Order: sequence, then C-alpha cells, then structure tokens
Amino acid sequence: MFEIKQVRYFVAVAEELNFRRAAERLHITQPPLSQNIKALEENLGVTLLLRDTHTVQLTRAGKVFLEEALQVLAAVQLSCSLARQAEAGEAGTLSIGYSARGR
Amino acid sequence: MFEIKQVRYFVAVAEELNFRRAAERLHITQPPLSQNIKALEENLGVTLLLRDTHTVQLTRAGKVFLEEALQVLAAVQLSCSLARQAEAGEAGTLSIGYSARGR
DNA sequence: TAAAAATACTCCATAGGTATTTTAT
DNA sequence: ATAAAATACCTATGGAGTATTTTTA
Repeated sequence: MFEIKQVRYFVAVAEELNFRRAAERLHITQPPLSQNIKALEENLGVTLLLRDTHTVQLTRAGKVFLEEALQVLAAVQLSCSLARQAEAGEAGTLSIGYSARGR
Repeated sequence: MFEIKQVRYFVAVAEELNFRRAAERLHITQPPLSQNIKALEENLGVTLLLRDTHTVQLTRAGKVFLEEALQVLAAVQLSCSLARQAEAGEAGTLSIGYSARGR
C-alpha cells in the first residue's frame, strides 16, 4: 500500500506539473520525488502522469486520483484535529470547529 | 505526519485490545507494533490507549481517532479503486461499483 | 545546447526482528 | 509463575542526497 507521504508528493507534482518545482515546494530533491511517484504508480498499477521531457500532464486516472488524494489528506487532517480536540476537551464539546465533513 | 501503516496498526490494536494478537493479525512482531503506536501517539500529541499490563483500553480520544482512522483507510481504498477504474474504463463509466461515498 | 526527468550509486536512518526486562496478577 | 507490553540491541533494507546520463525541443 502507498503511504501518505507519496500522496502529498503526488499532489505537489499534479499541481505544479513540474518535478523540479514540486520537489522544491516539498523541500526534497528531484530524484527521490521521481522515485516516489514511480513507486506510487507501480503500487496502484496505474499511470498517473505522462512525462514528455518538456511537459508533465495528468492522465484521466491521474485526475481522478488527484481528487481522491485530496480527500485522503483531508481525512488525515480531520483525524488529527478531532483526536486532539477530544483529548483537549475531555469534559465536553467546546466552541471549536467541527463540521468539516460530508462531501 | 503519521503514515497509513500506523493507522492500520492502530486499528488492529484498537479492535483487538491486545498488542500480541494485533501483531499476529498484522503479521509483524509485538515490539515494532508497540513502537509504531507510541510514535503515532507522540506524533499526534494524544494518548490513544491506556496500557495496564493486563488490559489495553481506548481513551476517549482513542475512540474518536478510531472512527476517523477507519474513514482515512476507506478514503485510501476508494482512491485506489477509482484510479484503477478510471484507467480500466478509459472509454466511460461501466457497470461497476461506485457510490461508496457520502458518510 | 539547454532544460527536464530518469538512472546510478552511496550512505545513513529507520524498520523490523530477537532477546530480555519489567510489571502486575 | 504467567502473561503482557516495553526496552535494548542488531542488522538489513530503504530513503534521500549527489552526480550523471538521457532525451527532446
């Protein structure tokens, strides 16, 4: 199974459509980024990006996966927030955020 | 940030309420499982489980996180399925599953 | 020939395993 | 004395980095 890190890496590339810039944004170098994207694609058994030395573009599956990837990251964020909130407000639900859900 | 692997590990422990059995179910040994749960808790800054040598129980935050963890895993699964479906049915949407969403 | 991604290679950090200790019943 | 989780320690794999190659525009 893929890892959350790879989902973040993919989102960066999908948004930048450029490995070098995406790597900068992620504060890593380009080779490990390429490797992670490749590993993600192999893991899924799906081609997400078409690399043509001077252009990177999303495949149809890549576009679909991008949407879902954002949902995964949102779910991860929500899980953190709610767990922290639950521990903090042990006494009861306070005046904070919630909702967040229901797509 | 935590990793999906750790979320799976946590779900196993939360469901078994026993590290050794959870480790077996995950096909790993108990020490790395303990380490991963500890790392997850440190990462979140939240205590998810109360260990009392003979009993493991979920804290309130742990219960909340368990629900969210299952949502994260579901989102991950969905992302895989939809990406594969998109690549397979390049031509159009076929006779397969979908729905899955809307909690 | 310039710019981008892929590949090769190296090194260190981390992950998991085995063995052991601690704790409580 | 038993059963469970934590800790210590070791090894091996994997991750990211640097350097280089490949490709095409």
